[in-house]
This record gives sequence, structure tokens and C-alpha cells, in this order.
Amino acid sequence: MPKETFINLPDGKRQLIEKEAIHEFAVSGYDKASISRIVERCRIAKGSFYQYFDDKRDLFLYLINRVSEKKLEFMSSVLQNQNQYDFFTLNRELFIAGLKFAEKNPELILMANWLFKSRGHPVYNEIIGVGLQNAQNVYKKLLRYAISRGEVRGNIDLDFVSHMISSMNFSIVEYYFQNIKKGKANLQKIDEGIIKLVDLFIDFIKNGIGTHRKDT
Amino acid sequence: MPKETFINLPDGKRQLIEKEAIHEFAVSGYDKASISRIVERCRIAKGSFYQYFDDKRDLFLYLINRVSEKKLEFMSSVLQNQNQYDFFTLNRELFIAGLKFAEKNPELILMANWLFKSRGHPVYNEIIGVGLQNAQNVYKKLLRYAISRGEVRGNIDLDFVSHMISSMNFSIVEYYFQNIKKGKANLQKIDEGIIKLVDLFIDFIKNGIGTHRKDT
Amino acid sequence: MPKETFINLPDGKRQLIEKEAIHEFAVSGYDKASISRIVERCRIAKGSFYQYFDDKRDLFLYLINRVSEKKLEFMSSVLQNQNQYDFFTLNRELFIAGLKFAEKNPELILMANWLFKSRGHPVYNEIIGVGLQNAQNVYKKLLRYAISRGEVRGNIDLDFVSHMISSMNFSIVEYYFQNIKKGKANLQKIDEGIIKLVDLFIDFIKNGIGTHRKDT
Amino acid sequence: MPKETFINLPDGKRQLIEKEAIHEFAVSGYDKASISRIVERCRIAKGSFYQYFDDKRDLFLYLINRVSEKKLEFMSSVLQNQNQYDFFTLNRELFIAGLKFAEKNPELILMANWLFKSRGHPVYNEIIGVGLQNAQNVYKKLLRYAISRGEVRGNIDLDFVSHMISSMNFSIVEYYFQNIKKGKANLQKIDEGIIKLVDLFIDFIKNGIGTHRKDT
DNA sequence: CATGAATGAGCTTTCATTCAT
DNA sequence: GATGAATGAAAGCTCATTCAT
Repeated sequence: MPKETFINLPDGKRQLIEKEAIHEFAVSGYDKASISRIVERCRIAKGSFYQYFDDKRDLFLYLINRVSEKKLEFMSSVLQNQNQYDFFTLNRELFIAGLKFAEKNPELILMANWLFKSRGHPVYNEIIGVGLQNAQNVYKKLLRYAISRGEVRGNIDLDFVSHMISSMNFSIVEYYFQNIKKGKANLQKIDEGIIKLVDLFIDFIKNGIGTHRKDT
Repeated sequence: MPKETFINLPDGKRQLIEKEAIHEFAVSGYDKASISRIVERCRIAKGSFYQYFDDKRDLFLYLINRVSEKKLEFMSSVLQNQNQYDFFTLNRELFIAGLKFAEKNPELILMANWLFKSRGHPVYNEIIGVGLQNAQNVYKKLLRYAISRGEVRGNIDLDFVSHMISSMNFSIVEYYFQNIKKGKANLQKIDEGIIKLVDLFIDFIKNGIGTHRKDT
Repeated sequence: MPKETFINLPDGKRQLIEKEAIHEFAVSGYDKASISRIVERCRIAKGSFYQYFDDKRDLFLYLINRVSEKKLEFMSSVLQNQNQYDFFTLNRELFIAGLKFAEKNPELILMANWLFKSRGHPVYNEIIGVGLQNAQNVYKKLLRYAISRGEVRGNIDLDFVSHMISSMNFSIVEYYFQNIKKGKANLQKIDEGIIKLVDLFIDFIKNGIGTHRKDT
Repeated sequence: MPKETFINLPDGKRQLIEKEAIHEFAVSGYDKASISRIVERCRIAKGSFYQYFDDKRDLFLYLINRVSEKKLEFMSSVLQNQNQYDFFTLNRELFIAGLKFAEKNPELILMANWLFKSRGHPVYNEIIGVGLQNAQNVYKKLLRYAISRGEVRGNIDLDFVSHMISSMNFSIVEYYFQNIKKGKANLQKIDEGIIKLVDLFIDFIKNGIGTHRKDT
């Protein structure tokens, strides 16, 4: 975690560093991310960086935490309605909120996605070790709650299902990004298409693991 | 592709080099993989390596080809029954064959998965350029065939669905690996569990994109 | 061109690096010159070198520029009298100034001579591309001016004559160096001898390309 | 010098090796010349090469000797008339014979020229050490003879003058090659031009070192 | 607290030469 | 005598991290 010196930095500078660091990790991934490039773009001294953070790892962990916070903040409005919605509707809303977040913070998502893809990488393990809230755990909690409310069958493999749901989430976002990059369609239309796919996906988990079969 | 010198190597040595190279790429990914480490572990001279392969890229491409071959060989028995099975059953069999292959060749799979996760990396593009069959394209073909046979709705988004199916495939294999690493259960039991999950997944794609709704 | 870090180096260190680099290029030529050897002799870290220069090429180009500067500075006193002297006298003075410069900076000359001999080498082309004044072009200009003043016949092949003059220049300097190396004579006497030869050479070009024949 | 094994080689193979080696040295110079490339082009084994020659140096020395032989042979017709011609006419004939040889054996000349430019290089010194006949020595002998016949002043610096004459020779040939490469003119016309320049040069040395002044 | 030069282990790659077959 | 795989020292270059100022 960053040192006092970073916390005490004037807001503008701190935000600049965060922004450029996120950009660097988003574009290059963790291993190829270059501290030199970050400090160059921020116009701060290399030494200063090491007054703020212990090392590259420390910076990355900090940023991942910030992303989690930001995303949680963004999604809190949805999560506050946890009791109103059933599990599947809540999921749909979360999914869509996630897509909107991705749309607004594409670099945050690219960075987080690097992490998601890097199971087995030393920093991945460390982040898990630090007990960072990750999507999978969120889904696990929601699933447990849904089971207790009778919305989801109790005999599912919680770990696997939450793994799959977060994978799908990731996979859809990735697909979305790729198509944007290809400029395959205007954003409006892609959004529509993706929401259809989200619905398809929601349908799936409902039919697949719900207590009541659809269409009966 | 490797030079004659590599092809002519005594089997033991050739296999040792392949094994250690696969190990290296599996644990470190392409960029961090170190030729120095490979030759050290094989107890061959650095220069010898460059008698066998043009460079790191050449080695990696060769190994990926080998994996494709091996996997194709392994799955050919399933694919030969392409006409007997309907799309969903075929998928199930492919899935299970894939899991068995992963079980027998865990490091190959780790290496291939690095590639899967590295869309955008120069070697990824090159492998695609070389026209290597990747899972997504295979599924696209199978889906088209299934649509022509009336087993799958014609109004699906082929790209998205094949993307999702190969992602799920990848995701399930990954999940499987993690649990093995954790020693969470004896292999026998995990196998049973996973096959159940495969069935769940097959159910999903059937209900989600099949022409006929289940239970109607 | 070198980075700020090199410019800001304490004089002693900067000069040491220049000296050792010139020595290396002088004895080994560009291709065989070894950065490792340079940094070893300067007792600096390899990484430090790359804080100062982009690469070997960058170092060489910088040094060649320095030589040009130094030589131009050294010869400026002669060139300032460009209008007072006729072409042949000016040449004589330039020649002698060149020899004196060579005497004071033997390694610079060896380095520059490597370049002179390496027409066709990538760095040669690059240096020409950068528009560095080379001897041949200087002579071409002087010749044109001399023709306009009626001191030199107008029907000569400018390219060939300037090629020959700079070759001779080079050749005489080389001869001078060899004899010094052999310790063939005390410097005083060699100087006398060489100046005689310079006069002979000046005579030659006068007879060859001058407007008025000697002895008529 | 080459080993017995090379001498005993069938003519065709021996000549092929010589041809390709000359090509290699001509194109790349000594240091960058690659034994691997030579054996590859000759389709012989690397090991075989080392059965024929001790090393790269050995091969080069051998080839330089062969060039000397060939050139001497080519020029012997001129040198046989040594007594008929005066020094200057002989020189002119030698020069022109040299140009014709260069025209017929461009790669030999490129190789020899590398050597000429590489005073100070280990192999240069060795070749001199071996006492190889070089142009400079030939000129020295001719000059001595010419002095004895009263065609050349006795008070010249033999070393310098022979150095200059051979340098000029080299320089003109180089100029010739460059213009051919540039395709600056058709060969016929270049020849005419060069012969004019040769005459200019002969004039020079006549004026410079002859006993009798021209035009008086 | 900011600075930015210094560090050095590490990387991939090359190539003349050797030597067992 | 022919073979060609094996060798390993040496090359140019990178980059996260340290530390004296």
C-alpha cells in the first residue's frame, strides 16, 4: 500500500499518477508495464515514485483496490436494492451496471481484466491473499442468499457456479471491447445487442440452476 | 519451425527439450520464458538451442503446433462421429475429451491457455496468421453445420456464441486445474462433479440457443 | 545524440568516456568496437552507458560530430583567410593544419579514417544523411569557387578531382602515422619531410588542374 | 596455407570453394565474412572446411596469395616490356592493365581492396609479415630502377612516393567501381574518361618526380 | 521530500571452431 | 576424408530498484 507521502500529495498530482499508472497497466499488463514510462508521463522523478510506493507490485495492488472501491461505489445503487429484486433480476442489473462502468472506465477494466486472466501470476495470488473482494466472492454471497430465499437450488456447486458466472461476465465484456475496437457497429446498436445477450445469459442461469423450470 | 538438427536429435533429448520448454512457457508465459533457463535445465549449450530453432518465437510456434496436433489426434475419435451425434452431444463429448487431454497434459494446456489469454500479443497474431485452427473457429463451423441441420436456431450471433462456448470451455478447464492444485478432492470425485457441470453447461446451450425449448 | 545525463556529467568523467570510446573505435573500428570494453575501462556500469547514449550508433555519431567540430575549430583560422589565398595556397595551409591536428589527436583521426574507409557501411550512410560536412564536399565547394575565380580550369571532372584530393589527403596522413608508429624519425624531421611532400602534391594539382601551366 | 586435403580436391570443387570464398570476402570484408555462409553455398560440411584450412585467416591468406599470382600473371606481359618503356609509360600501361584486370575480376579486387584499406588489422600485418608482394613494393623496385636509368630524380622519398602511387591507383579504381555501381555512364565512356584521368596522373608524377620538366 | 544518475543481473542472439562418429 | 551437432564466450541492450545529494 502506498506510503504517507503519496497520501499527502496534492489531489491533482495524485490523480495524475493514478491515471497514468492505470493507463500503463491497461496497455501493457503487469509484467511489461514500465515504471520509467509512468514517471516520464507524470513528469516526476523516478526516485519520487519509490517515495510513494514500495515497488511496482505495491502500486498495482493499490490500484486494484481503488478499482474495486470505485466499482463497488458505482454498483452500490444496484446492490442497495438487493432485497427488492430476485437473484436473477439483480444479476441482470449488476451485469448491465458493469457494462456501463466498463464503458465509462475502459482502462480500469482492461487493468482488472489482466488480473482476471492471470490466475497463477505472483501478484494474483498476493491479491487473493490480501483478501481482496473479487467478483467471484460477491457472486458466492449472492448465491448463498438466493438459496436461502429459495430462488436457487441448494444442491449446486457454489464455487463452480460463481466461477462460471464471473467468467461469463468477463467474457462478455471482453467480447464487447473487441467489437468496439473493430468498430463493428455503432455503440447504440452494440448496446442493444449486448443487452439481448445478457438476457440470454440470465435465462441460462435461471433455467440451469433455478428451482423452477421456465415454461412450465 | 525447428531445423533439421532438432528433428534428427535422439528421441530422449528431443523430448527432454520439448518437455522443459513446455514447462517454461507454462509457468512463465511467452515473454518471461527464458531460453537461458531452458538450456540450463536441459544441460545443453546455449548455442545448441539456436542450432535447433531460429529463436524463441520459432520454438513457441513449434510447440503450439505440436499441442494442436496432439489434441486433434486425441479428439479425432470424437470428431469422426460428427454425423452420428447431434450438436449438443458432440459438444459434450468434445468437452469431456478436452478435459481428459488436460488431465494427461497439464502443462501443454497451461501453455495453450497463455495463448488463449493473449489476444493482441504479436505471437498470437502470428499463430492466427499461420491459420492455426483455434477453438473458436471450430465451434463456429460446428454451429453453422448444426444450424443447417436444424438443431440450432438460425438467428443467433455466431461470433458471440462461439466466443462464449470456447470461453466456457477454457473456464471450466481452468476451474478443474485450480481444484486439482488445491488437492480439494480425489480425482475420481472431481471427475464426476465436473461431468455433471459439463452436462449443466450443455443443457444451457441447448435451452439457450436450441430450436426447441425443453419441457414444452 | 547523447542524452542530458551525459551532458550533465562531471567534466572528468565525460572526458574519460569520450576518450575511451574514441580509443575503442580507433583500434577496433565500428563493428568490432565493444561497449562492454568501454564501460569496463571507464569503470562504469553497463546500464549507465545506456543512460548516456541510445546505443552504439548514437555514441559513434556523437563522437564523429565532436571530431568535426574540433577539426573545424582548429581549421577555422585557415578558412577565414579563404579570400586572401589562392586555391592552391589555401589547400596547402589546410593540409598542414590537418596534419597538425592529426598530430595532436591521433585517435580521433584513426576513428574518422575508419569512417572514410567504410563507404557503404550503414553508419557511413547515416552520417552522410545527417548532412555532416565531409572532406570531399568541402573540396568540391572550394574547387567551384576556384573555377569561378579562374584559378582552376573549368573542364575538370569535379567529382573525380575532389575524390582524388581527399584521398591524397587521407593517404598522406596515413603515411605520416605509419612512420610515427615505426619511430622512423624524430618528429621534427618528419614534419619537414612531409611539408616537402605536401608541396609536391600541391604542385601536382596545380599542374593538373590549374589554369596556367607551371614553367611556361 | 591450405592443407594437402584441399590441394587434392577435384578441380571443380576447389574452384567452387575459392569462388564462393572470394565472393564472401568481397561482399562482407574479413571480419564480417562468415564461414557458415561459405560452406552453405558450397554445399560442403563445416567440418570439411576445417580439413582444408586451419581457420578463416588461413583461407584469407591463401586467397590473397592467389590474387597476387593471378594479377602478376595478368600483368606479366606488361612487365616483360620493362626495358622498352620508360618508367612513366610503363606505369601507364600497368595502370591500364590493372583497370582491365579489375574489370574482369571485380570480386578479387573488392577483396584485395578490403585489405588495402585495413592497415593495422591483424591479418594485414600478418600478410606483410609473410612478405607478400604488394603494389607498394613493386613500385619501389620500379622507382629504384628508373632512378638508376636517370628517368626519375634521385632525391625523392622512395617510401612516400611509392605509397602515393599505390594509393592513387587504389583510389582511381575505387572511383571507377563507385561510378559503375551508380550506373553513371556506359562502360565504354567511363573507360575513356578514366584513361584520361590516368594520363593526368601520369603527367603528375612525371612533373613531380621526373628528371625533366614537361613543357620546357 | 525530491531528484535522477548509477547499478548489474538478466536477457536473446551470434559464430568460429572442435570433435565424436 | 567427410560430417554436422555441440560448444561457450561474447556481443548489445533492458529495467526495476537504490542512494547520494
